[in-house]
Formats: sequence, C-alpha cells, structure tokens
Amino acid sequence: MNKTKKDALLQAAKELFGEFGYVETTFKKISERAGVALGLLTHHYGNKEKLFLAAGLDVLEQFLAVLRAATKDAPDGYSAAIAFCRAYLDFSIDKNSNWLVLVRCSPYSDMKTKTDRDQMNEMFEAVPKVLEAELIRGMADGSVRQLNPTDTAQVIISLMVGSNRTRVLTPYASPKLYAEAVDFVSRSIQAVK
Amino acid sequence: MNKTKKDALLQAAKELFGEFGYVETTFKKISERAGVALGLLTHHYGNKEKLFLAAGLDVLEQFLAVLRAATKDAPDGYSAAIAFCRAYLDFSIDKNSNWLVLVRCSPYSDMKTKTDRDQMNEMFEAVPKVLEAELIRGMADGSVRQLNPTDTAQVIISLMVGSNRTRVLTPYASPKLYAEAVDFVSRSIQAVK
Amino acid sequence: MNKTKKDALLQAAKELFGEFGYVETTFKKISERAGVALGLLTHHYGNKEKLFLAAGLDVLEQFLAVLRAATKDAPDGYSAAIAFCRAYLDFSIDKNSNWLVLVRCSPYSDMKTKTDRDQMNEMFEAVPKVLEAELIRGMADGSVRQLNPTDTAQVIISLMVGSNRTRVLTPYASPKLYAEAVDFVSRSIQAVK
Amino acid sequence: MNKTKKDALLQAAKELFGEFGYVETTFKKISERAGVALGLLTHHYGNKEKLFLAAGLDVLEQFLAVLRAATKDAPDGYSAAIAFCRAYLDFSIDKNSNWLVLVRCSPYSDMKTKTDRDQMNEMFEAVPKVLEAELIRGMADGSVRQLNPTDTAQVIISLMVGSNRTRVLTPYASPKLYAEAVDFVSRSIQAVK
DNA sequence: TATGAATGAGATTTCATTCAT
DNA sequence: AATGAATGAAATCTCATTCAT
Repeated sequence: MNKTKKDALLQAAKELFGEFGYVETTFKKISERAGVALGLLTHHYGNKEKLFLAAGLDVLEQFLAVLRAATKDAPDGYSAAIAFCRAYLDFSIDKNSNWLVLVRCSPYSDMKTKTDRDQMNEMFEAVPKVLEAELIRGMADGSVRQLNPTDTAQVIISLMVGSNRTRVLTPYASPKLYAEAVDFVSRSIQAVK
Repeated sequence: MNKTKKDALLQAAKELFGEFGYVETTFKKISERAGVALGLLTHHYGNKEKLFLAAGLDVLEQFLAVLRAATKDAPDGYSAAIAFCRAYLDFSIDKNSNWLVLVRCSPYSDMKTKTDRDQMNEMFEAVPKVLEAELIRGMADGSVRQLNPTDTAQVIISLMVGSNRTRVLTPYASPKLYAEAVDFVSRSIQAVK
Repeated sequence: MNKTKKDALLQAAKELFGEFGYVETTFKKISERAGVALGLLTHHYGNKEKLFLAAGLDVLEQFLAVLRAATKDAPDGYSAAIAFCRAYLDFSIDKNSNWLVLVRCSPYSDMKTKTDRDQMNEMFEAVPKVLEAELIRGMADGSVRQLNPTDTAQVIISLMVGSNRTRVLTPYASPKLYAEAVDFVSRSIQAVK
Repeated sequence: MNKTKKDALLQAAKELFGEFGYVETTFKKISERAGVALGLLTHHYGNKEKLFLAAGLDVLEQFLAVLRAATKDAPDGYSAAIAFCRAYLDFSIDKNSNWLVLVRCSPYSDMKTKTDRDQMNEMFEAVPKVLEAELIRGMADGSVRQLNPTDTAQVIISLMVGSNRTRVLTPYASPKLYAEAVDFVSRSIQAVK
C-alpha cells in the first residue's frame, strides 16, 4: 500500500512508546522495527521529542474523531455523554489504537519545548469540550440534571483517566471496572424524574 | 537534628523523583541535594530502583496512615467515604507529602525486579481496601446505597487518581475540580431516602 | 541576475564559511541559504573540501586583483608598498569581499588532498610576490632603504596578517591599529635621507 | 612522579588540540593518548570546550610567565621589548610549550560559552600589557622613540602573531623570518640619536 | 560508614555523501 | 541539471555502578 518510510517510522514509534515508555524507546529500537536507517529519524522528525509529539498527536487526532462520531447520532445529551464514555473506554483498550502512547508517556507534561507542550495541551483540551457540549445539550433537553457543565465534564474525564490507568497499569483491576465507571457516571448525571 | 545521611538521601530522593521523574533524577543530583557522597547511595540502598522503591513505599505508608486516621472517627460509612476522598485529595496537594513521587513515576509498573513490583502493588492495593470497608459499613448503616463495594471502591479511587492527575499535570484544571469530584462521589453513593 | 544555481552555491559558501568556519558550515545550511537543492552541491563541486577550495580561491583571486590595481599607479616603490598595505587592510574589512573565508578557515593548512593544498599555497604565495616587486622598485628608485626584499615582504605580510586577526577576531583591538600598522611599516622601510 | 589521570588528560589534550585542531581532536583520541577511560573526560572537565579552555589557559599561563621572566632583567625598555619579542618567538617554536594549542584553535573566538570566551580574552590581553609596560619604560629611559605605547604594543604583537602563523602554518616561510621580524621591530621603535 | 575517581556501555544527534527519480 | 530521501559512521555526552582508600 505504498507506505513511506516516514510513515513506517511513525507507526513504529507509536507502538514502541506505548510498549516501553519514552526513555526506554530508543532510536535503535524504532529504526529497527520500522526497518529503516537510524538517521532517517532525525531527517524526517528532527529529534526524538518531535517524533514523540507527532506520535501522540496522531493518536489523539484519531481519538477525537472517534469521540465525535460516537456522540454525533445520540438522541439526547444524556445518551451522548454515556456514548462518549463508552467510546473513550473502548478506544483505550483497542489493540490498534496505540492508546498507550498517551498513557505511558506522561512526559507530555515534561516536554522540554514549550511550543510542543502547548500544542499537545491544546489538543488534549478538545476532549472535555466534546463532552461538555453534550452535557449542555442534555441539560437543555431534560435528560441531564442541572450541573456546571465545564466542571462536570472535567470530573467525568478524570474518572475515565483514572479507570483507564487502573485497568492498563495495575494487576488488580476488577473486570467490571469499566462498566461500573459508566454506571457511576450515569447515576451522577442522569436527570431524576 | 540528628538526621542520618541515609535519611537525607531518602528525603532528597523523594523530592527529586517527584520533581523530575525517575530517569531525569540521577545519582549525582540526589547526592548533591542530600549533601552526601555519591558512593553512599549504592552503599545504603543497593541500586537506583531499590532507592526508588524505598521512596515510594515511604510516601505510600504515610498516605495510608492519613487515610486510616481520616476514616476512623466518622459517624457513618457515608461520611467516612467522603472523608476518605477529602483526605486523599488533600494529601495529594500537601507540599510536604512528596506525593508526586507516586504520580510522576508510573515506572512502578516498569520495575524490573518482580519482587519490588509486587511489594509496591501490595501496598497500593491497601488503599481501595480502606475505602471498601467504609462502603460496607455505609451499606449496613443505611447511609450508602446498595452497590458492589469492591467495584465501587475501585471506581472512586479511579476518580481520585484521574482528578489528581488533571490537577497536578495539566494546565487547564478547574479550581473547583476537587470539590466537584467529591460531590460527584456523594451523588453517586449516598443512599436515597 | 541570471545567476546560475552553481554561482548561488559558491556565494552562499563564501558567506557561511566566513561566518561559521569550515566545520560549522554544513551542506544543509549552504543549500538553504543558496535556495537550491542539497544534492546540487556534490553534483557541481564534488565534495565539501572542493567547494571550500573554490570559495577560497575565488576570494583570493579578487584579493590579488585589488592588490595589483592598488600598486599599479604608485609613483615610486615606497608609495606602492604603502598602497599595498592600505589595500590589504581595506579589503580585509570590506563587507562584500568575503575575506573571512580566508581568515576563519585555517583548515586550508589542514586540507586532506595534497593537490588542493598546493593549489591554495601557490596562490597565497603570489601575495608577497606583489609586494616584493614594489620593494625592489623602491630600493632602485631610492624611496625604500636597502633591505632583503623577500624577507621584508614576508615580514610586512606577517604584520598585515596579525593586525587583521587582532582586528577581526579579538574584542580588544585599538581603533587606530590599522593606521599604526601602516605607520610602523613606513618607519621601517622608508629610505632615510 | 605521581601524575594524576586528570593531569594526563590535560597533557594529552594540549598535544592533540595543537596537532589536529579542535574538531579533529576527539574524546576517543584524547582518552587513548592519556590512557584513561573515555568517561573520565567529562567527569573531570565537564565537556570538550571546558577541557579546551583548560588546555589553552594552561599554555597561556606558562607563556606569560616566560614573557615576564624575559623582560625582568633587561637593562632598559628597548632591550626589554626586544627580549619580549625573542621570548615570544622562541616559545612559539619550543617543542614542549604546546604553543600550537593557541595557534591552531582559533575556536577560542568561537567558544559557545560567553564566560569561557571572556576568561580566555582576559588572559590574552595580559600579553600586550607586558610589552606596553616596557615600551613606556623605554620612552622614559630614552631607549625607545616617542610613540603611543598601547597602539605600538598591539602592532608589535600583531607582527609576532603574523610571523608565527607564517612560520608554523605555511610551507614557504623564510628561514630568516623571525630574525627579520625582530629587526623590523627594532628599526621601528629604537630611539634615533 | 564515607568518599569521589574511574569505568564503559549506550543514547541522541549530526552530516557528508549516495542515489533513485 | 535538479531534487531531497536515505544511509550509517562517528561524535559528544550521560550515568549507574564499582572500587580503592
């Protein structure tokens, strides 16, 4: 399918950063997995951090697309919020999503270049915005109880973040954790009749 | 005040691992901040990972003590659970708690030595146990609605984990995030009359 | 206008070698400043050292032309020698002469290819020859005192070399240095009545 | 004689920087010639530039000592100035002086760290000061003609610099160059009766 | 217990040069 | 003539760990 070597590098980077984290992922590992020469990495991406950023942004972009698609067709705000949570959690365990790049590499907050960090933060902030819009819709259509939408969105995202970490980083996560998390959200935002 | 050099090393380690993360914290930095000789580090702690483990366990131990103290005198299970959340979040922003060691260094999941990893996991698992006991008490005394206590505890902890990360690692956290998180928990577990 | 890409490369090379020295001047920098493709460099000049040689020879050629023009119309040998010195020093601070290529890049003496080094040395040797001829004229016409013309020419050139380096490479050069250097030469060669 | 490995590194650095110049002198070459481990270089000197600075300062220090010793016992200012020139030129061809470090490595003017550059410049400026003092003495004692001492010192140093470069860097230097240079200075500064 | 010099493997990055298009 | 992706050797620098004192 005519994949360029540049693409191969990005793909290898997404896989390896997710598997091994930022520091344990070396130029050697990346170029070997991508099947290209070592020097091509800096040739195409400048340096390790820029490649890391590219990898993260790529995953985040697909993530946002999935979240938007998931909420698009929901009949009301409440259903959309719940669909959002399900899509979030599904994406986070999809073998092909390379989600781990975003999880394992807190270094996004350690990025040395301010511009890179800002670019990443900007995209990350888009996530709660999607949810917030649905909460507002839900309060308007009566499916969600009256709450501060910004803060509530942030709390829900926090719950997603935490559940996901518990599931993928610890050995003791309950198999029902994801389902419970969604229920928890549901109980907490659904309008009471 | 009679602090041994060994203690000084541990203190410096806790600070630096929290500030810079595992890899960016070097033997040189630690020994310099502690004001002791470089060689003393391996002499007392064996290697970097062991020191890291010691630092993490130390913080975790104090954390557990705080959580237990906070729930001890609550009049009912529901109040205890809420007190637990408040104590968790307070500890996480206490300047002197060195909490960041636990946050910034997911590497606990990357620990090369299985024994070390297990020791850490064991202590981490004690956290939801404390909460779970209170949820059970709450269901018995009627202050908490009927839920699966294990799963619910894990969800609540996940929310704490996520809120905390949002607060300490991102630049866009709402100032009301912690308060909202506690409300969220409250709405979700409090027994309905 | 109508400058070929080959010329643009040479011009960029002269500027950059002078600004940054040999090693810090890269193919990338040159091709970028010239606004041409990277590959064109080896295509036209073979390799870095050949390009460097071309740049140096180009500047040296213009330098010699200037020196010859300056001495041409002098009424006597003494005046010609002084005119030579003035022209040397003026050229060395002319913004458009790219003189720095010759100063900053002692690597001419490091050139790996013997042929290149010889070619460069040959042209460099032409400089004292010009002055020597004028000194001989001066001794004949009575304007210059009796001295060994070859050695004296070399000493005068050495003074030019040193004054120039002091002026362009150090921060403490006296503003009158060039004028003093010329006076110094004058005192030392002018025939005493 | 109990030479430390740190000293061995400095000695190897002085030799190699002089022989090969800054860039062609690698960590590998230095540590091999010094017979020590590669990492010791950064351990003791921090980085390549710092080592280069240390090497240069070391040579410069000995150079200044030699110049001061040479002028100390001269009977008058004129003799001192001439002794200064002889000492300068002798030092520059003394096999053991490692003078080439200072000649081959114009990079002193390219030093990235401002502090390093300043430190070097400061010491370099001490050289003309020594000569200037003797010129002033000579004008007072009647052995040197009346001239601006600062400017004249700088011109003489420039002549030393240039003669030295001609001798050590070019293949066409006259064997009498040094002697002629001293004569040149003599003619130019000696008081006329 | 305490010190810090010493080691060397390994990481990132640079860059002249080649080559297919 | 012109392009720029691709290569890989080599350079600098980092750092956990060892060890003699």
